[in-house]
Amino acid sequence: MPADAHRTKAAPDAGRAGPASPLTQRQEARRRRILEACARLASRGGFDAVQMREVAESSQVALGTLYRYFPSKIHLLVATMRDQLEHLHATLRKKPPAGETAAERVAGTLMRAFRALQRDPLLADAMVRALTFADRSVSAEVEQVFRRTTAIILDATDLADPTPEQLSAVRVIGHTWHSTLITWLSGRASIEQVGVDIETVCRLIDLTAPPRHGNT
Amino acid sequence: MPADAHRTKAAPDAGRAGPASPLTQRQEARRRRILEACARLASRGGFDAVQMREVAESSQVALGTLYRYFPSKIHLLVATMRDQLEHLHATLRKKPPAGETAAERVAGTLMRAFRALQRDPLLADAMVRALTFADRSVSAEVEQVFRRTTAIILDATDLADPTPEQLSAVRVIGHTWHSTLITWLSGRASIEQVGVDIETVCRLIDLTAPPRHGNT
DNA sequence: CGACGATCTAGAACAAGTTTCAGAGTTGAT
DNA sequence: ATCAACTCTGAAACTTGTTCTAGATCGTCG
Repeated sequence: MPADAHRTKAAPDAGRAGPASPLTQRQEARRRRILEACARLASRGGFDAVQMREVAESSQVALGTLYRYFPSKIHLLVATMRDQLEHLHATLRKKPPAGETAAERVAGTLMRAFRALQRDPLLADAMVRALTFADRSVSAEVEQVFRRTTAIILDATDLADPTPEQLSAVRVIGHTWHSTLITWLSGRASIEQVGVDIETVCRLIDLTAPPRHGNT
Repeated sequence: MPADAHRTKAAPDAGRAGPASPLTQRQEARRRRILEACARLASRGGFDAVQMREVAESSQVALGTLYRYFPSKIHLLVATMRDQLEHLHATLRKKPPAGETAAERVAGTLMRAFRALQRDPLLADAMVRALTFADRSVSAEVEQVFRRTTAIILDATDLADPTPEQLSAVRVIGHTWHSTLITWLSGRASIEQVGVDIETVCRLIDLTAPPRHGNT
């Protein structure tokens, strides 16, 4: 066989918005069908119910094609999470949270997000499990999810130009959010406890950003 | 077949210290061999290298027996984590951290634990991935790991009688520790950033427990 | 010692994620 | 319209976690 016979072109998945590969309409449609099938299956049985053969059949795509778009089940679920988070972010933007302090606004936002996920616990479970199970080969995609989470929190703080300290606090809040979510999903904590912990961690943001008068 | 023909007796794994099943010496030895084999394999290739057939062979136990002791790979890795955490806790107890404030002591302890895990990143990766991937069927074992983590942090605070608020702060710190650990292990954050975030979250403990004079 | 029930072994079998491949279908450039 | 390159399909194969089975061993009680 010729040495460079199968120099693979950029995979269709490469960061959706990137200028990498334009993706024809049919490809875009396939991608969307796959993501929808994934979310649908996860909504029922959770992580285990997202079986690649099922996803392929359900989205009318061959198994090999599915793997071309998403190189693993984890990639697929993380991409689904990104997708859902984008919806969520858009929704949240429309009705920004009220609250005196940044802490209140952030806690309010996160609890709202939390309730949104509660409506579909199995889907949430599948996505979050995939997210934390992901290894280095998925870090680019995971990174995008975290960036989006951070953006949501940052939006809620309503801070124009966050300091490194504040960014650290935002990261910690994000960590806590994901962690409490997992804990709740595995039935090891009640919603009340999650609420308390979220409020606790959100105080951090006020620690470095006093309500509205002066700063360090 | 007789209705109660195979009423399984308590599995050998049931909470080690429990009075459930005494476990003969040979059984205790098997259990230990398995945990050691698991840690050894994880130390090399990480999560993927812990293959149940390999663990069985390496610990000179039949595959079926391995599954009798640990009903899944996840159970096995979580049990390994519990084991390692117990070692760590014992070590930490011997040299309690110095520091003016509780925050300093907790941050110091966690960073020490962090460095301990750094020495064996692949093992840490395998254990932590298993921990967060665990579903409800493992929650009892996962709970034990979290309790141990909480105990380590609580020890460092040196608080005699923590308030609910302080307990919440401790939980949040634990969440952050696990989360930053994962983030570091997947190469999405530097050690420096982890250090900063740990210090950030540890301030929470001082928020509810002022240095050493009076309280709310 | 001998019997009985539980445990352990060896190995086959099954399930789901992943890979591979030959051939059919699309696309884009000429 | 046609050719070459790329993509998609369908199906089989491979890997590794998990389950199952038949028989050997172990430990205890008589």
